[in-house]
Amino acid sequence: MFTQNLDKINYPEIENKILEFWEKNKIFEKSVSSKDESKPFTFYEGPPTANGKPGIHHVISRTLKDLVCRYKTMQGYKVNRKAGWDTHGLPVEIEVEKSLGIKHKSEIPEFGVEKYNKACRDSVFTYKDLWEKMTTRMGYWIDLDDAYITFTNNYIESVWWALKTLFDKGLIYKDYKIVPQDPHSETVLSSHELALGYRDTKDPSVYVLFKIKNSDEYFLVWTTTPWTLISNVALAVGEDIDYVKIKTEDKKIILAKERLGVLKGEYEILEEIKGSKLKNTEYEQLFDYLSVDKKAFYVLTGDFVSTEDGSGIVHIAPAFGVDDYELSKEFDLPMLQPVTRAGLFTNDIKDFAGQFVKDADPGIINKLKEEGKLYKKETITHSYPFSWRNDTVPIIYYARESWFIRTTQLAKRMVELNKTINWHPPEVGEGRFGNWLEENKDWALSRDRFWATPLPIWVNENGDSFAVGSIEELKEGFIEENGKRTKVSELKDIDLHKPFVDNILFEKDGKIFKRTPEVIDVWFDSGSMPFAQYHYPFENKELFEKTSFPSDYICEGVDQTRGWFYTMHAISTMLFDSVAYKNIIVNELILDKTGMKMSKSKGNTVDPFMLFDKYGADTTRWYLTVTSPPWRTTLFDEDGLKEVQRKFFGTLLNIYSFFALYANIDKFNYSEEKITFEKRPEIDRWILSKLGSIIIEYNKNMDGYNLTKAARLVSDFTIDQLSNWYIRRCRRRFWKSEMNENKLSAYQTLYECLITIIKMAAPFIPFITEELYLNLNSVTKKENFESIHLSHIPKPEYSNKELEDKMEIAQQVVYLTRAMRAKANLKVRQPLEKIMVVVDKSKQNAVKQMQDVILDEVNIKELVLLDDDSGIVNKTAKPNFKSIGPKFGKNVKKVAEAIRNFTKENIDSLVTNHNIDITIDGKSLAIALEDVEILGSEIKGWVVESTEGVTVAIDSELSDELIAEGLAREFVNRIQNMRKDSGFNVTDRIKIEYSGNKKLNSAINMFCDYVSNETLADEIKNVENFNGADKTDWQINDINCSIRLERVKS
RNA sequence: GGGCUCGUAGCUCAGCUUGGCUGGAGCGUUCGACUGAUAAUCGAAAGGUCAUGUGUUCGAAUCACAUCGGGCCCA
Repeated sequence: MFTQNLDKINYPEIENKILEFWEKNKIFEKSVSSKDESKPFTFYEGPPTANGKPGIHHVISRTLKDLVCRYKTMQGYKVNRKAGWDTHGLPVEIEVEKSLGIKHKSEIPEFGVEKYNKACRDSVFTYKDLWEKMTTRMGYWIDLDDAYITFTNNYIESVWWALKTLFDKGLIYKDYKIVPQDPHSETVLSSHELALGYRDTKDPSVYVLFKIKNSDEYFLVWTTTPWTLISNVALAVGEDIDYVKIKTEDKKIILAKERLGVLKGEYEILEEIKGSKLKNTEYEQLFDYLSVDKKAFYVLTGDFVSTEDGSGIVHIAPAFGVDDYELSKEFDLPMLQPVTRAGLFTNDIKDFAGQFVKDADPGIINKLKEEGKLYKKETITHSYPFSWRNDTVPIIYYARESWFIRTTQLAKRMVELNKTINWHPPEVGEGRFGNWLEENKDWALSRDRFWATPLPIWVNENGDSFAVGSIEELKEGFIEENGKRTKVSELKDIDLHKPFVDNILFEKDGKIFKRTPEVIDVWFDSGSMPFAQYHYPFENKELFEKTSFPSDYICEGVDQTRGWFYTMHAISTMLFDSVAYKNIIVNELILDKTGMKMSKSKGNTVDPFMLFDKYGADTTRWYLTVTSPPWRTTLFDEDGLKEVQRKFFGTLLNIYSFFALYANIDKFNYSEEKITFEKRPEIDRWILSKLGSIIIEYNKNMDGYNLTKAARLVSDFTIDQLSNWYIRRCRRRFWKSEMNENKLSAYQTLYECLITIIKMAAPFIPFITEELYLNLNSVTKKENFESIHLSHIPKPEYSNKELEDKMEIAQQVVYLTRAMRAKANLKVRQPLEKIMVVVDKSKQNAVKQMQDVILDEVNIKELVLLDDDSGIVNKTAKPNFKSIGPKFGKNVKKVAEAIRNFTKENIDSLVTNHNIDITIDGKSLAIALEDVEILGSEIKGWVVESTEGVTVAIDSELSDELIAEGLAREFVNRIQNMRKDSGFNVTDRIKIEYSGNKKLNSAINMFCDYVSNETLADEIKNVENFNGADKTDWQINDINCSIRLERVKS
């Protein structure tokens, strides 16, 4: 027996049952182990940080990851899926600092780095349980037991190997860099953290006069950071920018011509000067707190100078600006850095010593004013970064020494390789990612923090250095305690973290090497996962080289573009000269219903667990993939979940229930031979052919990662074709008559459709499809698979395009007829005599052959196919713009008008002669047959309805017999309602007693056989009264009637 | 400030690659119908300056440019 009443399903309940089933029978494990090694599909899991809670945006990327892997599995690929956890880095440290009450970085060494890092390690998996719960509950199949974890020695060792390889290739170097840093914690901020802190703020906007040496002229210079003026060493102008020398009441000033608007008061232009001419002009140092040891205080040119704001002359302070620093390297400028890491002026700056630089701004401005160097002072509101941990602390750009990877050296190759990656959508790969690669900057690798992979570089006092690439090499080092050396190889516990590795020394050629204290950017960890997850090259050499690199598929949010997508690409290019991934889906954000970003502070986040409990994981998964392509932002709306659930899931389950109901009655279990397709009725062949076409389209879309289209395809087919056409058309076959080949064919066909649909849907909605599959297959035992996810996506078995086209035409005719009925107020239960159809020649055969389907569907006796040559069809001509456009150019409108006005004679002549001449503006133009579309769109004397070359008219004349038949149908309808209401079984036979007027009585008599057949009535009796027995009163059209049913004991 | 992207019915989205006549679906609304799948289903109607402007073209939702607005990324 097929399980029934599934339509009253409780989705979450079923899902939990299926989860148990998978768990108990190790279905996931089998879905991998049962597949052949020689057909791998490689997938990489981007590691999440487990010390943040999972949210709805994680559900979407995990759905996309899962469904592609499931699809490939169902195509016979072996899809290894190793989970992973990102466990290092600042986010972890910050959480720990909070819980330990640490306010400043400087407190950490006092607290003890070892203790601190232990706390980090312990906190990493704060939400691991929640993550695993979500992963499992949503049906994301990934191997959580064998996850890679970035803080393990194995993982770090692989990362060290990579770093050493790069170091030995000369790709790692140490240099100064201007970095944004939080002066409070003295921490360098990652770009991500920096982005968090931007907000509008008011800053001074000052115009300062720099006096040219041995002259009475001044440069006008603009800045919003007056405190950096103390460290000024040069000025920059644009090579091709036009400058002017102007005269105000008391001074001669030089500034960009386009920036004259910033001047106050009257002025007179004395001279125009190209930027290049100003080059090398020397000026007097603005403040004399500091002295320089190199050539300084002169004008340079820089391509970053613009005339969009300020004066077109930029002041250069190499320690505090990226452009400034670059320029200082180019021109060998001195660097003045009278500021501590905490952002305080050093003692050299006697007026402001110990003052926070931003707080010193007013004092500096005042001093400028006193010395007559201030031209004007305004306040500007602009966007400036603040510490995201404390939004009153402004970020200071500051020169610090860091380690870099020379990615610029490989930039070209990265761009080349990127072109071979299949990006979905392509614009992220070309645009956002491509541009990023084009503008590649060397990767700032080091961080002055604690909980991360230590940079494995050892340096001696001369600055010589080498990299350590394995634990084996590390064992050559030693630690020194109380003057006693112990080789690392003799130590029991090796931990590749601070502070352990910091204590390890090496001696080479009599020189002692000490580890450089920095750790590395966590992004290098995650970017190393292709090899580090397998502890390559120390283990799994073959696995990695043969089957696990590069990956066929990855999928993450768009925020990973410059994160994981980049680091993985860069590392793979540098180490292996290869891409790391061949196909990638980039999913966009999920916004709330109103298009706002979801955030805790706004309280508009959606808890995935709530959705799973309320609607089920399938519904959530389906909703997220079907509503919009994943690379479009999705506006999340809970009502949308209800809709897809009702629409697609409801229909699917209804189809199943319908099937189960009758299959059980007929004891259908598909044990008999499969009926060959040629022997099946036309409608069966039609739906099977349609199904085959859908499979082909589905595969095409899935293989091209157009997942949304594939899902919509399955859904549309299920609802429109299978449910609303095939089943509705075939309902009778399932309950009428005893078992015969026709009925069997219906069962087989429906079964085949059902099983195929759920297989196509299985990657998307793994639970409900599993439930249906198990229910179906446990009865028929057609397949030996324990689970739908171990089965295969079927191949198309039958194709008949002609039949598909014919049915489409029939459907068109039916839809038109129904529309006409609605207009004429003639319900479908009222039979009609005649329908007239006009179609063009190519479709006539189709209509003829589909006549029975059409007539049955619209409840009409006769279909008359009108030839459009017949006298009563009017022909109209429509211009074919595609053809006449290029041909007639400007005259097209007039030509079109002429064509529309063609008479029947014109058209006939055109058809016979294949062309016709018309006259436009006195000129004769030849119209060819292909310029015109000829339609039969009117039937003389009838109201018609038409679309795309199909025109339909109905004969609304009602004879007495038609009315009687209509009444009989109405009567049957009431009986069926009563059967249902009384809870009779669909197979129960009944006795009918009714009362009504003469008209009804005679109608029922006339259609007695029909009525008893339809309602399974053994007896139909007209009675005067019911003698108090239960009866139901009805109104049929205008006739009052009462009916009583009685079940006949068999 | 720069890059990418989106803007089509009250709502969620197709259509845009490859320009062609009257721009489509679903939901919602209103009206009607169906009924041996029934808390399901079907049909019709109303509802659109295709964000705005300019251009290219015989012809633009579609191509180009600009503007406005939303989003993301970066500064």
